[in-house]
Amino acid sequence: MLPVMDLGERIARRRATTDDRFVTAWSALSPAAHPDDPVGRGAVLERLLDHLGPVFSGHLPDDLHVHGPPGGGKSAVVLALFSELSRQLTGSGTPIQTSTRAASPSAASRVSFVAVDTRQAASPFRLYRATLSALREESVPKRGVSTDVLRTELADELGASRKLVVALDHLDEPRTLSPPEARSLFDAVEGPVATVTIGPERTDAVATVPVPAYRDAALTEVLMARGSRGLRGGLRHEVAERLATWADGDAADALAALYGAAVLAEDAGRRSLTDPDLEQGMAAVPRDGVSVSRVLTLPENRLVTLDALLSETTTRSIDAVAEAVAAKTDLSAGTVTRFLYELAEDGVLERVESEDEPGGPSGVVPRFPTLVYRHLRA
DNA sequence: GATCCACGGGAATACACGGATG
DNA sequence: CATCCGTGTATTCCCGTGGATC
Repeated sequence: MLPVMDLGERIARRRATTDDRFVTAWSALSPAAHPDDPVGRGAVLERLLDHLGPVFSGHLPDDLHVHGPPGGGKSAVVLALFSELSRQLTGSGTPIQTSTRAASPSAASRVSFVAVDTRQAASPFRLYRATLSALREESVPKRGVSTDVLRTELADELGASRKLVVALDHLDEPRTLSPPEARSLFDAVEGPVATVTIGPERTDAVATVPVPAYRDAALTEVLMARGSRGLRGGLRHEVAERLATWADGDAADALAALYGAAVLAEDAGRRSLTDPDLEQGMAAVPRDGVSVSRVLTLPENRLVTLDALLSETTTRSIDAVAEAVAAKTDLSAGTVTRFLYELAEDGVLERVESEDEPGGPSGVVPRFPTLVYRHLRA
């Protein structure tokens, strides 16, 4: 699935250099993709570096918790930092060029940086496996080995000569671990491990770094940067401002609206974003909804269910969708019904009272950016 | 044989409604 | 009029099974 999308992207990019398409790089606009160098989060970066200071002399930092509202760039800044630290400290020993910090790569090269998306690793087994896979060249078994064995193998991998700082992203979502649960799983590993947990809520259990929502001006800059990489001719400043204001500091929402507007413009063969494009792009992003990236990590059968829901424009009752999906797949209507209730419970869908039949089965509507979802699923 | 977990069915529970009862 | 069933359906929850891997 992923390689195919990647291939499509490459082809699109190649065509864009010969054609003169409006959208030159969908990935630059995607709310589900994080750029290598996050814009406008310099202060947060400094605080993270302050806390992680000990790694520059080969020591482990204390556990850390990074928290803030959705779309504030928590994941983006931590992932970018980890990938750079990993490159510099565990790689070929390139000295660190930071004005305020002295580097000693030889000692620090013993610290490994690993980031795990806990959406894909929501059980202890998966969490240990994902971490171990990142540390080791050879593949780690998916089955046939117990969680305990994996934990001791992880401890064996570490030890006096190797320390680990692990970032745990997307905690405290429906069906992911909580920060305390995640920390205790790594406390149980007999080896030098420090965690950097990422979640929406603050805590006083460990040191914290807050990531506040973007201010309008900063978010405008983010959008301008993305627009200039993704759109022919870039983005007009007033458009970026408008999106930023509308999104109220949530970069995921703003990018989803921009992406949706670009889909409409591109489909209509336009070379720029019109007002209606923007209006509809924003309208397709429910406020306080769920991000596309979260939706896209759901199991395939749930995605098939959502596809069917989106193609049912006339009737959106739970029963109608269940019937439609059951007909197209080998799932039973009862099972699909259960999926729909689950998705509503997790905030991916919103249950609405059906007008014609009060007290009957609920209707259900998406609570995620539908234009972006469709485009990324297609 | 051991292990994890996705899957799916279906049991268990909550709820709404309508009618009966005090 | 208020309250209490009884019934059927909407909704939630649980657990056994089987596939895949080691």
